[in-house]
Amino acid sequence: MPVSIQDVADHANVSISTVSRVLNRRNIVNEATRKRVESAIKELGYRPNVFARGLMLRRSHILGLVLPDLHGEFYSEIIRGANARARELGYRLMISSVAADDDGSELMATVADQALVDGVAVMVSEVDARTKATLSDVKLPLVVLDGEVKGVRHDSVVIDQRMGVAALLKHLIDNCGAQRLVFVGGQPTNVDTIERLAAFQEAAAEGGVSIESSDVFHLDYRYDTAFDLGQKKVREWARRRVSVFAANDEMAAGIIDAAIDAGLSLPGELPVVGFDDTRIAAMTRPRLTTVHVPMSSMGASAVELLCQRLEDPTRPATKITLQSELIVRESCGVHANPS
Amino acid sequence: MPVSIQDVADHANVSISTVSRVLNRRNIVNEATRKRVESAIKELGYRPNVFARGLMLRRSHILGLVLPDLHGEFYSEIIRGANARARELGYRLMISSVAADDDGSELMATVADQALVDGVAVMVSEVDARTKATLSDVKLPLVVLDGEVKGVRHDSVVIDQRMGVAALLKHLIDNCGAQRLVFVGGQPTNVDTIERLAAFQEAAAEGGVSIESSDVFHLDYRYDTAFDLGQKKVREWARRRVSVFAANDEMAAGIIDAAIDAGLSLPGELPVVGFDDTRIAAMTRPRLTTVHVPMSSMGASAVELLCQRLEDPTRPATKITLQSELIVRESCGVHANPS
DNA sequence: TTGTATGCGTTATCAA
DNA sequence: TTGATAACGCATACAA
Repeated sequence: MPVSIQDVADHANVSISTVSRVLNRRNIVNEATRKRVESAIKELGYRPNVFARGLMLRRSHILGLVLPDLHGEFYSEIIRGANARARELGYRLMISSVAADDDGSELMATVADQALVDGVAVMVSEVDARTKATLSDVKLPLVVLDGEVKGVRHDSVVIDQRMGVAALLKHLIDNCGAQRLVFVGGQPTNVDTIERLAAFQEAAAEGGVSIESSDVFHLDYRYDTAFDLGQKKVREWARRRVSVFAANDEMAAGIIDAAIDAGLSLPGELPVVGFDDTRIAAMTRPRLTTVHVPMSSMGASAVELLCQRLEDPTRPATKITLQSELIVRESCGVHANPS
Repeated sequence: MPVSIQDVADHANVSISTVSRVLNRRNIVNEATRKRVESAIKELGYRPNVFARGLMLRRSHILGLVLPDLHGEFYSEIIRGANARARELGYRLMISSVAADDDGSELMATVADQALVDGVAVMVSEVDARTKATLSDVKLPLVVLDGEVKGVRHDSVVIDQRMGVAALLKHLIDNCGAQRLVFVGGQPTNVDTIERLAAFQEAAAEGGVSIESSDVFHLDYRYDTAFDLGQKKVREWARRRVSVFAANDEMAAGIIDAAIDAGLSLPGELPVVGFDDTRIAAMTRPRLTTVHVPMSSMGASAVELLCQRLEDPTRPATKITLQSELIVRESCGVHANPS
């Protein structure tokens, strides 16, 4: 049933080498025979066997993308961006997600099992010893998304969260007059949380605002838990005139809704800002002031790095830094664009 | 660099066939030699070459998943469900998304190119002649997600939207006293819109409510456009005491926000219900009454169908119907669960 | 129970 | 410009 290169050769009265040449290095074959071969190919509906070809070329033109079990939009946007760029570059994407609370073995299995991909992009949400061990075992071109694993050779694409956080806090402090700040993030081991919290504390200090450790909360990036926290805290926060920095939009939305349910007037009584600039940011009332993170670009850049490394395996490790950007809406209390 | 079956054989002082047997039909090989081979495998870190194996077995254990460029959560949930089930069954997933406004050629390219997958699941958002032509060209096991393409042999997984819509309208009419209804959907060619609109009209008729054609709106499933429409219409709708049925949660959220911005009191002055039960449904105020669609189950079921067909290529075309379920929250005006 | 030999569909090398 | 032939790494029929 499957038509092979031999069938095409027979049909065009040439040898398989000629067919192969038509397929790959079309220039060095006679015009007339090339046409004959081409029409034979079309007539028979021939498609080269991927396995045989992969066996020879040691290239599958497939890239692996391993993501943690992420909150919605982040996940799909990264895939979307990676997918689009991969196709442009002639590659395909194989995707696996691994549970966030993975003990490392799942990551291991996923990555190790990728015997057929030409390279793999991995997004890590927690960098522990096990992750590191797994990743250092990877023999293929490796791109780490949104993080770096010291001691492991890999390219990486990271977000410059510091800039975004700094711009956000500067706006909050300088333009909105924030005096006290609350941080609501993910678990302390989460790489994004670590970075955003560090940037947050640094920027707060720079703005002359000190953060009490009791004003740092570690949740799980979800609306519900943030809503629950909000129900307990918003009145106190409003009384103390704090501004809330949530490490993603969904938690910011949860806090906003809790505040509104509690009868607070927003943003006046409780400024709340988010992070990521997902679609949710435009759906809250007041709309979220947040930091835009170029999610689909992350996916696209990862694919690009992988492809570049495939073309030149010897080049030095490369890091692409993507900028994040302050988006001022209403939830911070001041619409005006910061200068 | 890459270690082959021959290396393992040498290392264990056996022939490659013995190694192969250990790998595949472990039972027919001597206990002692098996152990020797296994330790050689581990020691050398041997992994079978996927291409060579695929060349022999004509199986890649890779499944293709082709999705339209969907609104966020739907997309990621389907992938998540498919991915999880695929792994359980020993398969991997290759994902491509094709633009919703595709002229068919992109779909064609994606599917035709899938020479290396064992089967492919395709979600179609529009069924036109071109799509049909493309799909009927597919030689591999094919599962159509959320639709059926007549004249093409394929398995399918569909959502019983009729039941959900019927339950929703019954609740709206019987329990909430809806007298007039407005439908806000996607484009008239969209398969979901077609089905949801048909079910909507049918259920409305059954409940004794007639729908004027000027009360049927075709948007694009997005928050923004629904918000824009809402800005123009909510006052009129409130005046006429209509209830709004939006074909997804995001549009429902847009209309709700427009209504609230217009100073309406919800759900009292304008009941609005959604569809899908995405996370957004719990984030609106009032919270959305909606119909739950089992998104991740769709992905999982598609994978299952594909695997079953691979095991038994001759079995008759199978359709899995997933139930949708009414979720009553606040936006319809009546909290009570329908009996 | 194990080993030998063949073929899977390509690309690459070399000769014609 | 073309064709014969040897890999590529594996599974398997057949021989031992």
